[in-house]
Amino acid sequence: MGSDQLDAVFSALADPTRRAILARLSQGDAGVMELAEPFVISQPAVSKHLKVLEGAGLIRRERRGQARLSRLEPGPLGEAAAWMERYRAFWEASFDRLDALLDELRQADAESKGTIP
Amino acid sequence: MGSDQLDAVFSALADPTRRAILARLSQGDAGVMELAEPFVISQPAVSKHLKVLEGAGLIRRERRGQARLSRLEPGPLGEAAAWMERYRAFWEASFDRLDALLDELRQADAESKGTIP
DNA sequence: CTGATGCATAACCGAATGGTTATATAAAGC
DNA sequence: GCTTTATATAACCATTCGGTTATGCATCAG
Repeated sequence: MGSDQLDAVFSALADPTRRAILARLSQGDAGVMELAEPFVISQPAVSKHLKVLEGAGLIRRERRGQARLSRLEPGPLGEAAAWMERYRAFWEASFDRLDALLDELRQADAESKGTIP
Repeated sequence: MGSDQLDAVFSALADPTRRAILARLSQGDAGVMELAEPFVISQPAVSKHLKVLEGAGLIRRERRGQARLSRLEPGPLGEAAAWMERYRAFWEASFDRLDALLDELRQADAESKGTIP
Protein backbone atom coordinates (compact mmCIF):
# COMPACT_ATOMS: atom_id res chain seq x y z
CA MET A 1 0.00 0.00 0.00
CA GLY A 2 1.40 3.35 -1.03
CA SER A 3 2.19 5.85 1.63
CA ASP A 4 -0.15 8.32 -0.03
CA GLN A 5 -3.05 6.06 0.82
CA LEU A 6 -2.16 6.40 4.49
CA ASP A 7 -1.85 10.13 3.91
CA ALA A 8 -5.39 10.22 2.58
CA VAL A 9 -6.82 8.09 5.36
CA PHE A 10 -5.24 9.99 8.25
CA SER A 11 -6.01 13.28 6.57
CA ALA A 12 -9.65 12.24 6.17
CA LEU A 13 -9.81 11.23 9.83
CA ALA A 14 -8.36 14.56 10.93
CA ASP A 15 -11.71 16.31 10.51
CA PRO A 16 -14.32 15.82 13.25
CA THR A 17 -17.22 16.18 10.83
CA ARG A 18 -15.85 13.34 8.74
CA ARG A 19 -15.29 11.18 11.81
CA ALA A 20 -18.91 11.83 12.80
CA ILE A 21 -20.04 10.86 9.31
CA LEU A 22 -18.13 7.59 9.59
CA ALA A 23 -19.70 6.96 12.99
CA ARG A 24 -23.14 7.54 11.52
CA LEU A 25 -22.40 5.22 8.61
CA SER A 26 -21.31 2.50 11.00
CA GLN A 27 -25.00 2.30 11.92
CA GLY A 28 -26.11 1.84 8.32
CA ASP A 29 -26.08 3.45 4.91
CA ALA A 30 -27.37 6.98 4.52
CA GLY A 31 -27.99 9.67 1.93
CA VAL A 32 -26.41 13.08 1.88
CA MET A 33 -29.36 14.90 3.43
CA GLU A 34 -29.53 12.44 6.29
CA LEU A 35 -25.80 12.78 6.88
CA ALA A 36 -25.99 16.55 6.81
CA GLU A 37 -28.81 16.79 9.33
CA PRO A 38 -26.78 16.76 12.59
CA PHE A 39 -24.48 19.54 11.40
CA VAL A 40 -24.89 23.24 10.90
CA ILE A 41 -22.96 23.22 7.65
CA SER A 42 -24.46 23.36 4.18
CA GLN A 43 -25.25 20.43 1.91
CA PRO A 44 -22.39 21.14 -0.52
CA ALA A 45 -19.98 21.09 2.40
CA VAL A 46 -21.18 17.61 3.31
CA SER A 47 -20.84 16.52 -0.32
CA LYS A 48 -17.24 17.69 -0.22
CA HIS A 49 -16.56 15.73 2.94
CA LEU A 50 -18.05 12.65 1.31
CA LYS A 51 -15.81 13.11 -1.68
CA VAL A 52 -12.79 13.22 0.63
CA LEU A 53 -13.92 10.06 2.39
CA GLU A 54 -14.50 8.37 -0.95
CA GLY A 55 -11.07 9.45 -2.14
CA ALA A 56 -9.53 7.82 0.93
CA GLY A 57 -11.47 4.63 0.19
CA LEU A 58 -13.36 4.92 3.45
CA ILE A 59 -16.80 4.92 1.84
CA ARG A 60 -18.37 3.58 -1.32
CA ARG A 61 -21.39 5.21 -2.96
CA GLU A 62 -24.21 4.06 -5.18
CA ARG A 63 -27.40 5.50 -6.57
CA ARG A 64 -30.60 4.33 -4.96
CA GLY A 65 -33.52 6.05 -6.58
CA GLN A 66 -32.96 9.76 -6.38
CA ALA A 67 -30.70 9.34 -3.37
CA ARG A 68 -27.03 8.44 -3.42
CA LEU A 69 -26.26 6.20 -0.49
CA SER A 70 -22.92 6.13 1.25
CA ARG A 71 -21.68 2.87 2.70
CA LEU A 72 -18.83 2.41 5.16
CA GLU A 73 -15.79 0.75 3.60
CA PRO A 74 -13.64 -0.07 6.63
CA GLY A 75 -10.62 -1.61 4.92
CA PRO A 76 -8.43 1.51 4.94
CA LEU A 77 -9.24 2.01 8.61
CA GLY A 78 -7.69 -1.39 9.17
CA GLU A 79 -4.61 -0.38 7.21
CA ALA A 80 -4.20 2.75 9.29
CA ALA A 81 -4.69 0.76 12.48
CA ALA A 82 -2.09 -1.71 11.27
CA TRP A 83 0.38 1.14 10.84
CA MET A 84 -0.29 2.28 14.40
CA GLU A 85 0.05 -1.24 15.66
CA ARG A 86 3.83 -0.87 15.39
CA TYR A 87 3.68 1.56 18.32
CA ARG A 88 1.37 -0.43 20.54
CA ALA A 89 4.25 -1.62 22.70
CA PHE A 90 5.14 2.01 23.37
CA TRP A 91 1.81 3.26 24.58
CA GLU A 92 1.01 0.08 26.46
CA ALA A 93 4.21 0.26 28.47
CA SER A 94 3.44 1.89 31.81
CA PHE A 95 5.01 5.27 32.27
CA ASP A 96 7.93 4.02 34.36
CA ARG A 97 8.59 1.17 31.99
CA LEU A 98 8.56 3.46 28.96
CA ASP A 99 11.90 5.01 29.83
CA ALA A 100 13.38 1.53 30.23
CA LEU A 101 11.98 0.48 26.88
CA LEU A 102 13.42 3.49 25.13
CA ASP A 103 16.78 3.00 26.83
CA GLU A 104 16.73 -0.60 25.70
CA LEU A 105 16.02 0.31 22.12
CA ARG A 106 18.55 3.09 22.17
CA GLN A 107 21.24 0.77 23.42
CA ALA A 108 20.38 -1.89 20.87
CA ASP A 109 20.57 0.72 18.14
CA ALA A 110 23.92 2.00 19.38
CA GLU A 111 25.34 -1.52 19.46
CA SER A 112 24.15 -2.23 15.96
CA LYS A 113 26.06 0.82 14.79
CA GLY A 114 29.11 -0.03 16.86
CA THR A 115 29.06 3.40 18.49
CA ILE A 116 29.11 4.33 22.15
CA PRO A 117 27.25 7.64 22.60
CA MET B 1 -10.49 13.76 25.67
CA GLY B 2 -11.47 16.68 23.48
CA SER B 3 -12.14 15.98 19.86
CA ASP B 4 -9.56 18.58 18.89
CA GLN B 5 -6.88 16.37 20.36
CA LEU B 6 -7.86 13.63 17.92
CA ASP B 7 -7.91 16.27 15.19
CA ALA B 8 -4.34 17.19 16.01
CA VAL B 9 -3.11 13.60 16.20
CA PHE B 10 -4.67 12.42 12.95
CA SER B 11 -3.65 15.62 11.23
CA ALA B 12 -0.08 15.12 12.44
CA LEU B 13 -0.09 11.55 11.17
CA ALA B 14 -1.37 12.63 7.77
CA ASP B 15 2.10 13.76 6.69
CA PRO B 16 4.59 11.07 5.60
CA THR B 17 7.57 13.09 6.80
CA ARG B 18 6.08 13.28 10.28
CA ARG B 19 5.31 9.55 10.28
CA ALA B 20 8.92 8.90 9.31
CA ILE B 21 10.10 11.15 12.13
CA LEU B 22 7.98 9.18 14.60
CA ALA B 23 9.41 5.94 13.23
CA ARG B 24 12.92 7.28 13.72
CA LEU B 25 12.12 8.39 17.26
CA SER B 26 10.80 4.93 18.09
CA GLN B 27 14.44 3.87 17.88
CA GLY B 28 15.61 6.50 20.33
CA ASP B 29 15.78 10.23 20.93
CA ALA B 30 17.30 12.45 18.29
CA GLY B 31 18.19 16.06 17.61
CA VAL B 32 16.81 18.17 14.79
CA MET B 33 19.82 17.77 12.51
CA GLU B 34 19.78 14.00 12.89
CA LEU B 35 16.05 13.90 12.16
CA ALA B 36 16.47 16.10 9.11
CA GLU B 37 19.24 14.00 7.59
CA PRO B 38 17.14 11.42 5.69
CA PHE B 39 15.03 14.10 3.98
CA VAL B 40 15.69 16.58 1.23
CA ILE B 41 13.84 19.36 3.04
CA SER B 42 15.44 22.21 4.97
CA GLN B 43 16.09 22.34 8.68
CA PRO B 44 13.36 24.92 9.39
CA ALA B 45 10.87 22.64 7.67
CA VAL B 46 11.82 19.84 10.06
CA SER B 47 11.52 22.22 12.99
CA LYS B 48 7.99 23.02 11.85
CA HIS B 49 7.11 19.35 11.65
CA LEU B 50 8.46 18.86 15.15
CA LYS B 51 6.33 21.71 16.41
CA VAL B 52 3.25 20.04 14.89
CA LEU B 53 4.15 16.73 16.53
CA GLU B 54 4.72 18.48 19.83
CA GLY B 55 1.38 20.28 19.51
CA ALA B 56 -0.31 16.92 19.04
CA GLY B 57 1.44 15.60 22.15
CA LEU B 58 3.25 12.98 20.13
CA ILE B 59 6.72 14.10 21.16
CA ARG B 60 8.30 15.85 24.11
CA ARG B 61 11.46 17.96 23.80
CA GLU B 62 14.27 19.01 26.07
CA ARG B 63 17.60 20.78 25.80
CA ARG B 64 20.67 18.62 25.98
CA GLY B 65 23.73 20.73 25.58
CA GLN B 66 23.41 22.66 22.40
CA ALA B 67 21.06 20.05 20.98
CA ARG B 68 17.34 19.82 21.59
CA LEU B 69 16.32 16.20 21.76
CA SER B 70 12.92 14.92 20.72
CA ARG B 71 11.44 11.93 22.51
CA LEU B 72 8.50 9.84 21.41
CA GLU B 73 5.40 10.36 23.56
CA PRO B 74 3.13 7.51 22.44
CA GLY B 75 0.06 8.23 24.56
CA PRO B 76 -1.92 10.11 21.89
CA LEU B 77 -1.19 7.33 19.42
CA GLY B 78 -2.95 5.02 21.83
CA GLU B 79 -5.91 7.40 22.02
CA ALA B 80 -6.19 7.50 18.25
CA ALA B 81 -5.92 3.72 18.05
CA ALA B 82 -8.64 3.45 20.70
CA TRP B 83 -10.90 5.58 18.53
CA MET B 84 -10.28 3.29 15.57
CA GLU B 85 -10.90 0.25 17.71
CA ARG B 86 -14.63 0.92 17.43
CA TYR B 87 -14.40 -0.07 13.78
CA ARG B 88 -12.30 -3.20 14.17
CA ALA B 89 -15.32 -5.47 13.82
CA PHE B 90 -16.10 -3.78 10.50
CA TRP B 91 -12.77 -4.21 8.83
CA GLU B 92 -12.36 -7.73 10.15
CA ALA B 93 -15.75 -8.63 8.70
CA SER B 94 -14.58 -7.05 5.49
CA PHE B 95 -11.53 -9.30 5.44
CA ASP B 96 -13.76 -12.31 6.08
CA ARG B 97 -15.80 -11.36 3.03
CA LEU B 98 -12.59 -11.05 1.06
CA ASP B 99 -11.57 -14.56 2.07
CA ALA B 100 -14.97 -15.89 1.06
CA LEU B 101 -14.69 -14.13 -2.26
CA LEU B 102 -11.23 -15.55 -2.88
CA ASP B 103 -12.42 -19.07 -2.02
CA GLU B 104 -15.27 -18.61 -4.44
CA LEU B 105 -12.97 -17.48 -7.24
CA ARG B 106 -10.50 -20.29 -6.57
CA GLN B 107 -13.23 -22.87 -6.76
CA ALA B 108 -14.70 -21.38 -9.93
CA ASP B 109 -11.26 -21.46 -11.52
CA ALA B 110 -10.70 -25.08 -10.54
CA GLU B 111 -14.06 -26.11 -11.94
CA SER B 112 -13.44 -24.31 -15.22
CA LYS B 113 -10.30 -26.40 -15.65
CA GLY B 114 -12.02 -29.57 -14.51
CA THR B 115 -9.14 -30.26 -12.15
CA ILE B 116 -9.11 -30.72 -8.42
CA PRO B 117 -5.60 -29.85 -7.19
C1' DC C 1 36.67 36.53 23.20
C1' DT C 2 35.78 34.38 18.80
C1' DG C 3 34.01 31.30 15.72
C1' DA C 4 31.35 27.29 14.58
C1' DT C 5 27.29 24.39 15.48
C1' DG C 6 22.36 23.45 16.47
C1' DC C 7 18.16 25.23 16.38
C1' DA C 8 14.23 28.76 16.30
C1' DT C 9 11.86 32.45 14.24
C1' DA C 10 10.22 35.71 10.82
C1' DA C 11 8.65 36.83 6.36
C1' DC C 12 7.14 35.17 2.35
C1' DC C 13 4.93 32.00 -1.28
C1' DG C 14 1.88 28.67 -3.75
C1' DA C 15 -1.28 25.09 -3.07
C1' DA C 16 -4.69 22.84 -0.45
C1' DT C 17 -8.63 22.99 2.91
C1' DG C 18 -13.20 24.01 4.55
C1' DG C 19 -16.64 26.85 4.13
C1' DT C 20 -20.12 29.72 1.46
C1' DT C 21 -23.92 30.90 -2.32
C1' DA C 22 -25.79 30.10 -6.71
C1' DT C 23 -26.80 27.03 -10.27
C1' DA C 24 -27.17 22.60 -12.79
C1' DT C 25 -28.58 17.75 -13.20
C1' DA C 26 -31.30 13.50 -12.20
C1' DA C 27 -34.97 10.93 -10.57
C1' DA C 28 -39.82 10.90 -8.40
C1' DG C 29 -44.48 12.55 -7.87
C1' DC C 30 -48.46 14.67 -9.46
C1' DG D 1 -44.93 18.17 -18.69
C1' DC D 2 -44.05 20.52 -14.54
C1' DT D 3 -42.54 20.61 -9.79
C1' DT D 4 -40.24 18.89 -6.04
C1' DT D 5 -36.47 16.43 -3.93
C1' DA D 6 -31.67 14.89 -3.66
C1' DT D 7 -27.33 15.71 -5.00
C1' DA D 8 -23.42 17.63 -7.69
C1' DT D 9 -20.74 21.36 -9.44
C1' DA D 10 -18.86 25.97 -10.07
C1' DA D 11 -17.04 30.13 -8.41
C1' DC D 12 -15.43 32.43 -4.74
C1' DC D 13 -13.21 33.46 -0.10
C1' DA D 14 -10.38 33.15 4.17
C1' DT D 15 -7.33 30.21 6.49
C1' DT D 16 -4.01 26.67 6.96
C1' DC D 17 -0.11 23.97 5.27
C1' DG D 18 4.33 22.79 3.77
C1' DG D 19 7.91 24.62 1.90
C1' DT D 20 11.59 28.28 1.16
C1' DT D 21 15.48 31.90 2.48
C1' DA D 22 17.44 34.97 5.74
C1' DT D 23 18.52 35.90 10.25
C1' DG D 24 18.88 35.65 15.33
C1' DC D 25 20.15 33.27 19.58
C1' DA D 26 22.54 29.75 22.60
C1' DT D 27 25.88 26.77 23.47
C1' DC D 28 30.21 24.38 22.80
C1' DA D 29 35.30 24.45 21.12
C1' DG D 30 39.52 26.82 20.72
